[in-house]
Formats: sequence, structure tokens, C-alpha cells
Amino acid sequence: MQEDRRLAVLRAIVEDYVSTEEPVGSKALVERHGLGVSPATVRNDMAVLEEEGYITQPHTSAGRVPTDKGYRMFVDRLTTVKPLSSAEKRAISSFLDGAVDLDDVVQRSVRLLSQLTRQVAVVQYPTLSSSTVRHVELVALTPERLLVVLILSTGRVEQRLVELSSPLADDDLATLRSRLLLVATGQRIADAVAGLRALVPADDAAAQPGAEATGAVVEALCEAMSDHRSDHRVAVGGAANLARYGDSFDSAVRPLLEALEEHVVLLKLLGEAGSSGMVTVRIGAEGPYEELASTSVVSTGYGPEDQSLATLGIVGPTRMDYPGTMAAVRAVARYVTRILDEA
Amino acid sequence: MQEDRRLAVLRAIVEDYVSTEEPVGSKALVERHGLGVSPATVRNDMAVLEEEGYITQPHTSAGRVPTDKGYRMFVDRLTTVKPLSSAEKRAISSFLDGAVDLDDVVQRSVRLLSQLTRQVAVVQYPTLSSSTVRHVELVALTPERLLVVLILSTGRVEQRLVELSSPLADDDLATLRSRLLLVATGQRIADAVAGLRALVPADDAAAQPGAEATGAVVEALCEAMSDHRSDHRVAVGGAANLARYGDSFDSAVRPLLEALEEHVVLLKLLGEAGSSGMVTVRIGAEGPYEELASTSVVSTGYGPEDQSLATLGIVGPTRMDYPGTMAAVRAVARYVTRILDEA
DNA sequence: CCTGGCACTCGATCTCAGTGAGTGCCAACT
DNA sequence: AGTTGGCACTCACTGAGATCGAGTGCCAGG
Repeated sequence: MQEDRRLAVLRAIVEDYVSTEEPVGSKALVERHGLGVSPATVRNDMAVLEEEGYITQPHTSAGRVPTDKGYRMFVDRLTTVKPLSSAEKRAISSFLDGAVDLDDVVQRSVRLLSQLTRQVAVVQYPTLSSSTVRHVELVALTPERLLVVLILSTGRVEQRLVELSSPLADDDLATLRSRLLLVATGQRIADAVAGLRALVPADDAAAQPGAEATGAVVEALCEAMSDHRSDHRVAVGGAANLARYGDSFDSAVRPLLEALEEHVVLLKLLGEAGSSGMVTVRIGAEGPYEELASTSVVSTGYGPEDQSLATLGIVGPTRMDYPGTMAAVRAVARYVTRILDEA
Repeated sequence: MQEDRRLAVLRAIVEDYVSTEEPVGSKALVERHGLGVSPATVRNDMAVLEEEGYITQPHTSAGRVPTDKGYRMFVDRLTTVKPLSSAEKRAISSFLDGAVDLDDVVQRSVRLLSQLTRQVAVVQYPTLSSSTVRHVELVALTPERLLVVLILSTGRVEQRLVELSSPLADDDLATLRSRLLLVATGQRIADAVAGLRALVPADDAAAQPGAEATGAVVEALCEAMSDHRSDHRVAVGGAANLARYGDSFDSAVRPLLEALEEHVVLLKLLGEAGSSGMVTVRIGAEGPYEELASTSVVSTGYGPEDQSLATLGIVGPTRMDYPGTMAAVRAVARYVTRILDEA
């Protein structure tokens, strides 16, 4: 079946181009891979593949290079899951097992991922929105200053200082605390916010004691829960790998470096996490930013069970080792998920 | 006085080289600057300057380029303080005034600094060690889980969870809390650590109730105070400016990118903050890392009065606009200091 | 001590032919 | 129909001059 062989040729082209970084010609192809046909036949196949838009030649009389469409075909239909080497597995374990808290897990993950893939790694901190409230605490630093502490099921602790215009009696504080606990504990973020807002008395009733405190504390809590900084926090690592881009510098690295500092952009780039097991690959111009047309993103969701808490992945040139990268991303995501489950 | 003119020539060479990025010759020099002498004279001066090691030529029959020593002379004796434009001052105000908390101040500063200087900016989070303890709080989440909260004079809040093997009575908790407050409140970090450690009963006396809790809590507090992550945290911004390096890529940018992710390295690079008003310039090979021989660091301490809390600065190529950069660094440090004072 | 003049150096740029990897096409073979 | 060997063609890349010119060092005269 010549159709099968054409795909084999495409796969071979992608693999060779990724490893050599040079346009690949028909002769080198038959030599390096065990296709049992002559260069001329391969040339015919390549002509067809080019016709169909999977490969192109930078200039006449040069080898072929995969297009975005070619890479897409490659990752969709031509890759087989490449298991990690045991050395890599060991590296993952030893790297992540020492983590002491959530931040540490994320930071280690980003480091690990960038080293495994030799690309720029991006790990989103677990999102608050799908976690639940474990505990709420009020501490009166002075009668007019309250420390509001919010502890979430992810282990994240947020705190806010609230200043009151008038002192709050200990009794009122205790009442408020118990009401908060009753409403919020165990709830998911969204529900907790709704419940807390309902606690705030309507303006008319504002005369009752502690009304100001209730409003301010609820406000602080809600703000902490939907805090954008927490939702949007990401860790980035391995930027030094950008130095390997060598050619195409201003065109590729500069916009990428800029994107790496814009966490909002980064998150958009990582995209919505597919279901936890799926690794998403976005190739070149498929992404949302024109400037990053020559970069690909390999990402996946991670976190307990089906409710993936956050996203992690890597950003690299379209010319990358997709099978290896996908395997690494998947493995790290799984391992991180397991660690979060245990904690 | 020909000595004076030689220095003027050096200054002119530095200025021209910084702006054009090309070796500067005698003819261009007399044309662009108002030195009232002929190119031949300038050539003689340049010969002397080269003899003395202030400048060098990349190859025969090319213009001259400043050496590290030349830049050093330039920043030490040839720069006049360049006041910021009012536009820049306005930019600083509007950029920093909206900050809501300490983290925000640091993040805004780093952004601002990188934009002002068009270099990579580095801002150290204020160090704990010279701040004082404002408050300590214990919250019993359950009888066996304590949340330890530490609030410092810088506004930083650290919290730790402590797990106990046996429940702690409310009375013991209250006693412990008041003892902690008595010992720590208002103390500088170092003193507080010493005082707290003294609270821990010797092993022999460990039988008394709450001994385990005291030990664990004190341990957690001390750990939080001397937490390396807090001491070593830095914010980095403007890495996209590295793309302007263009030439000399692998040699200069790669090690720098690596350094930017090693916060410990970065801090060493920033160096001990000189007294708050002084801007420190470290040129090329003067720094502690060989790989960064072609980069300079402009840094200064910031923070209230003489006890500078932390360091901020920029990292860039030795070929940079020192006067402008120094002015920007100084201005940002002053402004940040003022904001921290107000808070 | 400054200046104009002058010979010299040498990196940068251009041209140009040679090379070779790679292609497309065609006729012959299975 | 699909595969193969042959063959002419294209064109980026390379290296060898040749040329250019910015910049220098030196020297003799002001």
C-alpha cells in the first residue's frame, strides 16, 4: 500500500529533521531508515506529500522540511507512546519526592520538566476555583485589626489584614467566626463565596453591631478566594534552553521571552487543560499568537482525578522531539498528581 | 592640559561606543564631539590611553573600544549625575503608586526598572533579618494541628502548620501563646530567635505538659524567620531585553539566562548592598563569575534609612549607558524606599 | 605640543567559478 | 500501476582573489 509508505516517509522526514536540524533529502532518507525502496520512489512520495501540504522545501534543490500540517499529522497518527527510560523515571522520583510543600512541588516540577525536555517549562499553580475551603480563621491583632486566614484543600494558605474603623468586641468576633465557619467550611470556592456574600446584612440593617466587620471580612475572604494572582500564578523554568535556538533569533526568542513574563499570556498559551490524561499539542500557527508561529506548546492538565487543578507543559520550537516531550510531560503530570493526592 | 583632554577623549569614546555599538575612530570622534583638536592629536591621545589599558582595538585598523578598566574610569570619574526626565519621574510615580502590598511593590519595581533601563532588572524581596517581629499568633485548627502565624514589621506574613502527636489543651495553648508574645514581639529577628530557643525546655524536663508543642512551635517560628526562601527570593524582569544582545549570543546570554534562574547566584551577583544612597557598579570581570565577564551589574540597597533591607539593580552588557542606568536605579530605589516607609 | 600628510594594515564586501546535494522527469522494467 | 535507474538541471554554499576604505602609526613642519 503506497499510502502507508508515504506516511512512513513523512515520519522519517520528521524524525530526521528534528534530530539533524537540516532539510532532509531522498537519498539520506533511504539510507538512514530501512525503507526498502529506492530514492526515486521516495522522491515521488515526497512530491505527493508536498502537494498535500505536509512538507515543503526551503528552496529548490534542497531537502524537505515538515510544515505545521506535517507535524500535526505526525503527532496525531504517527507517534507511538515512547515509554520513559528507567533513568528518567528515577530522575522524576528523586526530584519530586523531596518536596516539602505546594510551592516546592511546583518549583521542582518546572525544573524537572525543563531538564527532561530541554525546553522552557511552564507550570501553573493549582487553581483555587475547584478546591474547597478547609478552614477559616480570624485573629484579632488589635481590637481594630483583624487577620483573616483562609486555608484551602490544596494546602494553600491565604491571609489578609482587615482594618476596622471601630473596635470589635471579643464576643462579636467569636460569633462572626462561627458563622463564617458554618457557611464556608467544606464548600467549594464558588459556593463559599455565594454563602459568604449572603451573610452581609443589607444596608438598611447596617446598624447592628459587627456589621462593618462582617462586611469587611467577607470582602477580604471573597477577594482572597477569587484572587487573580493565585489563579494566574505560574512558574517558568529552563529559559536558558532558548539559547539553543541559535538561528531565527529575534523572530522567535524575543516574543517568547516577552510571553514568559506575561503570565496571563502564558496561561492562554498553555490553553484549557484537556482532561487529565490527555496531552495537548499545539503546533506553530495553531496557537493564539502570531509572534509565536514557530513555537509549539505541549501541555496537559494535572491534579486529582478528573477535576484537573491546573495545567503544565513546555514551550519549544515547532521542530522538537514530540514523542519524547509528550512522554515527559505526561509522566511529570502523573507524578505530580500522585504527590498532590498523597498530601 | 593634555591630561584633561585625554580623559575627555576617553569619555567621548565610551559615549560613542555605547550609542553606536561600533568601534570608534579618531575622525568620527572629533566630528561628533566638540573637541577642538585634529584627528591626529586624538590619535596620539588614544595611543596613550591604549598604552594605559583603558581602550583597545579589536584588530589593527579598526576603531577603539573601551576596556573594563576604561569603563571603570568612566563611571568613577567621568560621569555626572544625569537627572531623570520629568517624564521618567512621572512614570515612576504612576507605576509604583498603585501598589497594594509588598509583593506588588517588588513586582512593579522590577517591571519599572527593566523598562526604564531596557535591561534585565533584579529586585530582592526585603530581607527578614533586619526587620522586627510585629506579632505571633497560634490557631488551633484541631487539638493536634496548630497554625503558627508570624507577622513582621515589613508587612510580610509567614505561616506554618504544626502537627502534634498529642492534643494540646486550650489552657496550655494560651500559656504558650502569651509566652511567645512576651519573648518575641518587637524584637529583631536575631534576638527573637535567641529568645525563642531559650523557651524550649531541656530534654530532661520534657515531661511537662505542652513541651512537645513548645518545641515544635518554636522550631516552626525559627525556621520561618530564617527561612532561606524568604531571604533569597528575588524578582526578575525584562529578560526580553536580552534579545537585543544580537551578537555574542551563546557566550553572553546563555550563562546569564542560567544565572537568572539561580536566585542564589543572582543575589551574589547583586552583591552586598552598599549603604542605601550609593549605587554600586560592577564591570565585567570584576564580578564573581567568569561566564559573565561581559556583563555589568548596577545595584543599590533600598529600604528605610541606613538599614537597607534589600538590594535591587540591573544586569546588562558592559557596553551600557552607565549614567542613565545609575540614575534610574537610584531613583527607583529611593522611590521604593519612600513607599515602604509610608506603609 | 599640535597638525597635515602619507604609507600601510586589514576587516568587510563583492564577484565568480566550482562543487555537490537534491530535484523532476522520463523511459524501461516488473 | 507502481517502481526504478538514468540524466539533465537548479541553486545554495564555499573559497579564492580583487577591491575598498576606515582607521592607524609615524614623521616632519608649524
